[in-house]
Amino acid sequence: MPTTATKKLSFKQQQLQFRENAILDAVNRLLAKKGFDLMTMDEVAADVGIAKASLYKHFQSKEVVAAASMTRLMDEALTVVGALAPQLPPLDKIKAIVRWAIQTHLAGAMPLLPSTRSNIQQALLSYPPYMERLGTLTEKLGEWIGQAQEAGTLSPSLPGEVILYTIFARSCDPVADFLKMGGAFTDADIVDLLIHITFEGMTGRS
Amino acid sequence: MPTTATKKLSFKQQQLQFRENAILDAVNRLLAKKGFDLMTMDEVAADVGIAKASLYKHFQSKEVVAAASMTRLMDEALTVVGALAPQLPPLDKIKAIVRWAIQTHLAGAMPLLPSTRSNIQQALLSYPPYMERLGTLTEKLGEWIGQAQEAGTLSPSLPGEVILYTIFARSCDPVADFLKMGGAFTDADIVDLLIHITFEGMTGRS
DNA sequence: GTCTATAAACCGATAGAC
DNA sequence: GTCTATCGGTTTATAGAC
Repeated sequence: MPTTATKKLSFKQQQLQFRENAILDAVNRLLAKKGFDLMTMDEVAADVGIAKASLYKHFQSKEVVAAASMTRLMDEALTVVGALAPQLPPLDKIKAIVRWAIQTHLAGAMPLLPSTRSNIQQALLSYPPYMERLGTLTEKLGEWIGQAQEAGTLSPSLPGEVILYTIFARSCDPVADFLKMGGAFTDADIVDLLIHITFEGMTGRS
Repeated sequence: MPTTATKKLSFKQQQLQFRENAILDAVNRLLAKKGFDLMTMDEVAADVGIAKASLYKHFQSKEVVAAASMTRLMDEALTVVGALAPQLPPLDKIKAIVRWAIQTHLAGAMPLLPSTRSNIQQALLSYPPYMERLGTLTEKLGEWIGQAQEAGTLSPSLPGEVILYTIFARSCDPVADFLKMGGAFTDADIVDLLIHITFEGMTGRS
């Protein structure tokens, strides 16, 4: 019965995938809560409910498991990008992505992508799956930025890089954390406020 | 000769002050470069050129020496605030402070003040000298924000807290680091770009 | 693959001589 | 106050039994 054998193997692989997904869930949440340097593998193991040694059977190192978590997040971002209506104006596409990122951040599931001061950045550079997805996302965003600048909905006088970096940076803006800690606003309020500040600024021209 | 004795004591205290200032310089730079958690006391000692044990004769702990460094930075900020021409419009005063903060950041002397994910935040809360200066600065900024909103130069529809937090957050904006790493802009260019994005946003209305 | 137990390295803080 | 040397605790990663 090759069929049964194949099914059993497939089932085992499914279980493996499920377990690794649970690990990445924990890593993702801990990365968002404490950052890479303060996250310990003991915490991850305890959170998943397995022994630390078992963790290392699935992922080589702390760097690799963090990079894998970030890669999965990038895939989610690309899924959001792919789900956008093609006829939507480029500025609205960009706003939708930033909106998704801030919502993810507020939900406690956004690892600190742009942080020059973390040891994880170097590891990400040498993790091709992540870099590939980052490249795809950057390319797509750059395209929309150019289109929005041509249409005049984004300032043509601003260098594209500045806009691109700002989009990424707002995904981890500590302002969201401060406002959430204050407790005076709902998550939806905070998202709207940050979107407004990011694109319209703070001057009183509205 | 009480005068001579007093002078000698004063000289010794001056030397002490000088040494402690050198320590705070190193801490300040390392905090800006690596953040609190990645900074080690061995590095600080090596950077100052003294033994680690000597470091602990001047400051009780890693937390305290970091808090002292941040307090000194707050004093510098308050000096900048005090040096502003009183007749300057409130929005210009606010911009001047943000400008100073970004310049300090680019010079590698801005520790990561607003970071929910660092162990230093809790230590700062229980370090009265820092909290006092933070309160003074916050009060002054809040005053200017209210005035600017009344004058219509800052959007009256934005909650004051949002503007306040944004001002603090832009002092550590990773966008500045990214642009500096890119090498395509001078520090002065980066400051102007960030000031523009912070206050005018990215939409093409200028 | 999962576990317990442990190795190896690092870091904050201190002891004790000078 | 400054130094060398070291303690105590934590963390990453692995060994070896099952």
